[in-house]
Order: sequence, then structure tokens, then C-alpha cells
Amino acid sequence: MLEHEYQLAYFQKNGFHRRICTSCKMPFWSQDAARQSCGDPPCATYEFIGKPVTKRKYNLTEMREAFLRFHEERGHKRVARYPVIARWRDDIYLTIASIADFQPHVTSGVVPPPANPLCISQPCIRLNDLDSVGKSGRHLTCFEMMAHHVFNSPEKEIYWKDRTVELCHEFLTKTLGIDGKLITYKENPWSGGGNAGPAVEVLVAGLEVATLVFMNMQLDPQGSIELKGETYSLMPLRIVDTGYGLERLVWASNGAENIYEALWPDLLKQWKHLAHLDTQPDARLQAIQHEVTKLAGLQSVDTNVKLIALRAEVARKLGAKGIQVTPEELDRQLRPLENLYALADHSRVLAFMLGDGIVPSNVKGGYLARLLIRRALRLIEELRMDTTLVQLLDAQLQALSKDFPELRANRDTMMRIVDLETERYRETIEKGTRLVQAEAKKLGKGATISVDKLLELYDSNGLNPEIVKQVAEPMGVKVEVPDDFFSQVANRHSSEKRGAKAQEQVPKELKALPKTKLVYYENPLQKEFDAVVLYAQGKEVVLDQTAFYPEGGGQPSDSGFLSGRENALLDVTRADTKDGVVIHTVEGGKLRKGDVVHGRVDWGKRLAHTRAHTATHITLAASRRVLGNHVWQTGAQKGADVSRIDITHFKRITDEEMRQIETLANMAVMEDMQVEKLWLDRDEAEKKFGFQLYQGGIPTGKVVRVVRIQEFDVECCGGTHVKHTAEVGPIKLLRAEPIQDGVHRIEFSAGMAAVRRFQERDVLIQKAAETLGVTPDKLPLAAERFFTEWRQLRKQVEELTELAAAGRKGKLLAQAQLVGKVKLVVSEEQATMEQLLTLAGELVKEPGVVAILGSAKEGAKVVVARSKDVDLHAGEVVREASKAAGGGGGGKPELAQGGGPDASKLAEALQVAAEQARKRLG
RNA sequence: GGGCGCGUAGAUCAGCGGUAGAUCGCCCGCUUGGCAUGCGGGAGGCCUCGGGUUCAAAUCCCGACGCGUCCA
Repeated sequence: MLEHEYQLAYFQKNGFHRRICTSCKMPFWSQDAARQSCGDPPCATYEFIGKPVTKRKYNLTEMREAFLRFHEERGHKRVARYPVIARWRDDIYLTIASIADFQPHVTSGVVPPPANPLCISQPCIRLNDLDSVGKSGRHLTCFEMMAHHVFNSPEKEIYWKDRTVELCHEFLTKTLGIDGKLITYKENPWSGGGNAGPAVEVLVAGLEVATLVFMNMQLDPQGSIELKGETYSLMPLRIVDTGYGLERLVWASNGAENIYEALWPDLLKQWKHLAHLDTQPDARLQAIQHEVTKLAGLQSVDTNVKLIALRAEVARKLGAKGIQVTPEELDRQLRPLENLYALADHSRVLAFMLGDGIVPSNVKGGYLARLLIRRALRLIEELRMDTTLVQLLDAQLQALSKDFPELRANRDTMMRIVDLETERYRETIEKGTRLVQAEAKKLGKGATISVDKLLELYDSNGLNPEIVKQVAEPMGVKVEVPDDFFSQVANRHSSEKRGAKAQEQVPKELKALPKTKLVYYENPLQKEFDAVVLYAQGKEVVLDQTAFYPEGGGQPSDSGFLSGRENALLDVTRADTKDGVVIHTVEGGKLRKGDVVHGRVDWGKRLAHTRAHTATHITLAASRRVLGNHVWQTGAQKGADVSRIDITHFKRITDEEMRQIETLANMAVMEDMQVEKLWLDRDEAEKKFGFQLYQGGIPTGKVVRVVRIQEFDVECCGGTHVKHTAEVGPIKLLRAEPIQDGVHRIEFSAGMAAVRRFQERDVLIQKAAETLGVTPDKLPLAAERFFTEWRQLRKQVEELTELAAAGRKGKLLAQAQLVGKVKLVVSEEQATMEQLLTLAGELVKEPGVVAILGSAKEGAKVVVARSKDVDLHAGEVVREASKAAGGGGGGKPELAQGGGPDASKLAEALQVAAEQARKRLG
């Protein structure tokens, strides 16, 4: 496997030997000629615990600085970290590696790197091993990947494998003072994200501290190099992608029992106190922890089954060393500590996520934040800590802000979010508890809650089985959680269909065309233009230049006319862009390649779109100022009439906030600020304005277009904009609605459309006021009064119905026919169904009565009722009678109703009912 | 982006085609020296909204709105 790739001059010159691991058969390089093992668990165990490998201890700040300075001194430029939320990527939510900062545009060669060579310490988030965090002694959800990157092109070679390994070895041995014999370089080709290349894992005393990747291949079905079942071909760009685990190096430098104790000694000391775990660990516990970390390092601990197995193994090993302990005692001893470690980890990842502006949600990246918040809340509960997540997060933030002062800027919003999420979680649990109680009560003592129910409670109500257990078991209902519970959850979702995107076929001829010259960028006010037809096929036409704006960035396409030969006028219904080529859709005539045409843009529509687009930027900027810096645009659609913008926010936007945003937006308009359009190098733009630029989509290309409204707003945008904000005209916000948790849509109109909205609303108010006969300013009062009155009247109708029924009762009873001892009342009334029912109810309060009432008011309605002491099934009588009326009916034995659509059949139906009653009574 | 669940009295929920219910809370009596309590009575519902099916819809169907939750 790429064996020749690892024959480095550096290895030869510095006394390294290539050996094969006796255990895993993988090749590795070491200065220790006698070494048998590659040094990677499970082939080796941690040898640094209690025996630090560096010449002194380092904390996070010191180690990061040592690494970055080492590379700076050797010609690398230090680059600031990127956010942990990968907003510049559309394929991942979180920044998972330092190289992710430079994908896809730098790694593909489209955009030059911010520096070359460069070094960085990039906070990364990976949730894959979430369940092992705290338990394995080494897993983290959030870590800093320190790296030096080189982008070698055919034109410019900086350095490649030898220098990379040399830098690594020098840093580890000279700067940190690690014994070279403890270091092994294990050959292990890397692949991922469509790229691949030779790579070495760098292991120190059993711990992988770095991976050095030499990315020189790309996925290619026709490629000749085979790797892990895929074929690759060499690419012109060769990238040095290193990754040094900051936290692991710190750990190796101080030899703590586990990585958590190494990273946060002070924080953990305080938190142990809060969790009542601050008794001095005795020698026995220390020995236990030592063994746990050594063993856990060999495996992942992501399921309960694996955890139980690990506990048993540790107990066995300790037994062999003369420390007697049962797996149960082990569990009791370790679990609180493990929870505390996980909490330290989770609070850090949350500080980064929330600090970088993620909004918790039930979808997308926001879900990951909520998941972590809830896990953290559960941990606090389980530990019975006398504190809140808000307080812990604040402590973590305090510790972090020394190195990442920018995280503090959003502190208030972060605290509000966590407070809100804590409250939401409490409500979910409360609601869930009642659900479980109801279920337990229904099942009764001694029963067991079915697995199906458990799945449903988790999937639909967010209750994990542990909580169900806590609630149900005190009520005498058993809960058995299957070991494969979470894979069963996964199964419930496996049937969900994956929407496969249909790839659009672009004709070859179109692909070969030059990029269309876009007139509207040079002269945004140009309404007409001359052009030459480069391509015409069916309704599709491509010109050498155009003033038609093609749909993009949420701005709809322009329309207008093209005049061709002999002055034939063609409709341009829309324009689209593909790889810089604008394709016009035309109707009403044919054009040929080479034709000279004259184009005219529908200017009213364009102007409305232009205003709407600038208004969108203004509204977004106003929202950020009113709601906070966590507000990001997730989508937008401009319209000539109504536009909308979707933004991230953690709670419903209130009416008051809407008014504030509207006011601020209109003030910005009236300040008549200049709207600048700048073409900047991507790298320069990012440096100058930050990632806030990327509000709409992520632009491709080396140069980006930046639209800047003085100090008010700056965004990357390809749309058309006015020159000064006053041209936008009024902005009217129409409504705000949550489209998903954490994402809210603001609808608004700008310019003339806004004026129309004002007028429409006036008409609505006037009409309503006219109907109620009041002036518009009295409308709210009048509406309230009418509504209350309506409620009172409805009550009175009910009362009167009863009164009328009581009055009519005597008369009807007097007219009743006697069938045996039973008084049979048959009567046609002018009444609604409700009134009939009331009257019937009144009649049968007397003993020995059967009431048959009908009404022809709305079709034919029949009600039959009987007193309690009469033996007659009213439902059966009604059924027969209703049949006669061409309908149906039924009800309870003592009261039934029915009828048919034809009012003229009522008399017949009543007759049938009376006959039926006589027959059944007799 | 998708799956699942839920919207009924101030709160929590039952009802799941046939005159809208329970518990708690609220109001008024009675019990008591007073309170806790106990007993009796009462007020309080656009059954989220809009369509459809039906003689009849809180209930069934479709859609919207609102809320919760899980997955990627």
C-alpha cells in the first residue's frame, strides 16, 4: 500500500528503521531498532500516565503557543481560527478538522490560501464518540487541532513529506523534549471527502498525538491507484494536512490519570466540590482510575454493553494486582467522576457553539446544540450538583475567554439561550412524567411497559428510557430496556425516504460557451442593450452580453423583450445562469446563432426587485441589531410585491421587536446611506469583514462581490442594489412566523409595494369599522364589546330555549295520546336540532313519557326520547323514521336523533316514528 | 430536509360520530372562636382555524396555523 511513499530521506538520515508491528502487521518507523509494536493501541498501552514524556508540564495555552511559535519561527504564518460552525460549507454543520477551513475552494485550487505555508490551532467539534466522552478517559467532543498546512502547486513547491516529518520530530523532541525512541511513525494511508494520500500517525508512548497527511490524490473512477476499495488519480495540488491533538499533547506532558484531569485541573476541583466529590482520592481509587484509562484506551465505550464489559475487565485486572473490587463497586465509584468529566467537555463545546452563534433547534446544526444542552442538564441532575448549567457554562467561558476573548462577546445571548433551553427541557420532562404516570396507571401494578411504548416515548416525547424507569418503577410497573434500544430507534427511522437530487443535464454546446458579460454589474441602470446570439436552441438563447438579471441569490429573474430580425419582438420570460453563462428563455419567435439583437428589460419589475433586495439587507442588519449577533440569514426570497427573509433566532419574534426592526430599517433608509459594490479577493474580504459576509449562499470563485451599506451592513451578494438607501422607499414588515424551531420568517414589502400594504390595511380597518358602525380608532374597543355581548347573548339563547321548552311542555303533555300507561307525544315544531333536544329532554323528565319531535327547518329532523321508566329503544325508532325521510339516525336508548335531507318527508317520518313506538310499546 | 406525536374550562387531562366531562384552581353558602379541612351549590368552553363526508363532527378525511419530539 503506497509503500514507496514512505521511504523518506529524513528517516534514512536520522537512524529510523522500518519494521512491521508484530501485533497488527502494520509497518512503522522508529529510531528504536528493537521495537516490536507500532505503538498504537491496542498493540500498545499508555506508558505516559504518571510518567510525563516531556521535559516539563504544559497547559493548553502554553502548548498551543509553543506549537504555533515553533512553526512561525520556521517560516509559517499564523492564521486565526475559523468558527466551529462551518457556515462556508454546505456539506457539514461543524468544523471537524483544520483542513475543513480550506475546503472546498482552497483545496480544489480555485482560491489561494490565506498564507502558504501556514499554521493554525483550530477548535473542532466531532460528536461521533459522544457516548464515550468521560468514560474512555481520552474522548472529547471538542478539541483543538493544531496544524501546519502547505499547498504545493506545479508552479510553486514549498515543502513535502521530508520537511513535514522533520518539523514534527523536531517539535516533539527538541521543543517538548520527548525521547525520540518513544515516538513511532505508523504508515496508514488516509482518505476522506473525495481526497486521499499517504499518511503517518505519530504515536508517543502509546498515544496518537498527530497525523501527517500528504494529500495528493482525488477520487477518480478511472484512476489507477486503489485505496480502501476506491480508485484515485494524482492531482496537481499537493497538500500537507497535519493535525496535532493539542489536548493529547497537554495530557502526555503532565501524565494525568486521564485527559480531563490534564486539561481542567482547576475547573474540575471546583466542580467536584459542587458535586460533593471533593474528598481526597485515596490510593485505591487512583489505582483504579489508572487501570481504567489504560484499558479504556484500547476500545470505545459507546454502548452500555461495552461499558459493563469494561467494568468487569477492570475489576479482573485489579484483582490480579491484589485490589479486590466488584464491577458494581467500580461502577459506583467511577460513574460520578465520568459524568463530571463529560460535563466539563460538554460545557466547553457549548461555549464554542453558542459563542460562535448557533441557535438550538429541532433541526440541522441547532439540534446538535440542543442535544448537548440536554445531555449536560441530565448530567447535572444525576450528579445532584448545587448549580445550574448557566453557571457552569459561565465558569467555562471565563476559563476559555483568556484564549478566546471573542466568545465572551455573545455572553448575554448565550445565557438567555441556555436559560430558555433549561426551561424547555424541564417542561418536556414534566409533560413526559405525566405521560408515563398515565401509562403506568393504565397498565396497573406488576405490568411491564412494552418496548414499543418505550420507543414511542423516546421518539415522540423525548423521554429516554432511564427517565421512564425512574417514574414507572416506584408505581410498580416494570421497565426493561433492550440492549439494542438505540439501534431500534434507528430502525424506526430507516424507512424514511432519502430524496435523491436529479442531476441536470447541460448540453455540451452550452458548456463550451464563454461566460456572459453581465451588463447590470457595470451599469446597474442600463435598461436596453445590443448583443449577438451565441446559441439558440428551442426556447433557450445565450447572448455575448446581457442586462437581464438571471434568478439567483433569492432575487427573481428579470423579464422583458428581445427584438430580432425584421423587428420581430420576442418575450423574454426568464433568465437563468449556469457556470457564468446566462440562458434566456424566449417565446414568440426564433433566433439563430449570429443574429444581432436588441434587448429591453422590464424596468418596473427590475426596480421593484432591486429595492426589495437592498431592503432585505437592511432588514437583516436591523434584525441583528434588535435581536442579537446570533441572527443569520438562512434563506430569502425577494418579490416585486412581498419579500421574505428567514433568520435564526431562539424564540418567537414579538410584535414589539418587529416594530423596533421596522423602525430601525426605515431610519436606515432615511439616512440615505451609500450602497457600495466592491469586488474583492475572497481572502481579503474575509479578513476585512469576517464570516458575517456569508449570509446568503456561499459564493464560489477567487473574487467575491461585496455589497456594503456603510457601517450598517456588509454581505457577499450578486444581486442588484440601489445606489443610496433612500431609493428603497418605505419598508413595511408584514408578519413574523416560525418556520421551524430556531428559524423565523419575516415577510415585508418595500417601495411601492409597501405603500400598497399601507393602503390595503387602511381599507381593512375601514371596512371593519364601518360594519361595526364606529370610527377606526374605536375599533379595538368596539370589537371587544361586540364579542362579549355575543357571548352573553349566546348564553341567553340557551336559557330562553330551556324556558320555552318548559312552557311548551304542559301543552304537549295535555295533547298526548295514551298507549297503555305511556303518554305518547308526537309534534312538529319550528325549531333547531338543539331546541328539539332541549324540549325532548324536558318532556321525559316526567315519568311514563315518549316524545317524538320533528322539525322541517333545516331538512327533516327527528328526535325521539323516553322517560327512564319506559321500555323502548329510542335509537331503533329514530332509525326507522329517518329511513322514511331518506336519511339515517341513531342514538342511545333513552335519547336519539336523526333525519334526512328532504323537509317534505317530515310528516311521513313522524308518522312512522309514532307507529314504531306504538308497536314496540304494545 | 424527513419521521412521529399533540392542540377540549384558568391548569392538567378524559371523551374519539348521537344534548361537552373529570380533577385541581376560582366564586358563594354551610361546618369552625379562627385557620387547615370537610360538605353543598355555582361561574367558567368560537372543543386551534378553514374546507369536506354525514340526517348529525370535538370525534372521520383533507388543508392551514400552533406546539412538542426524534433522526440526518
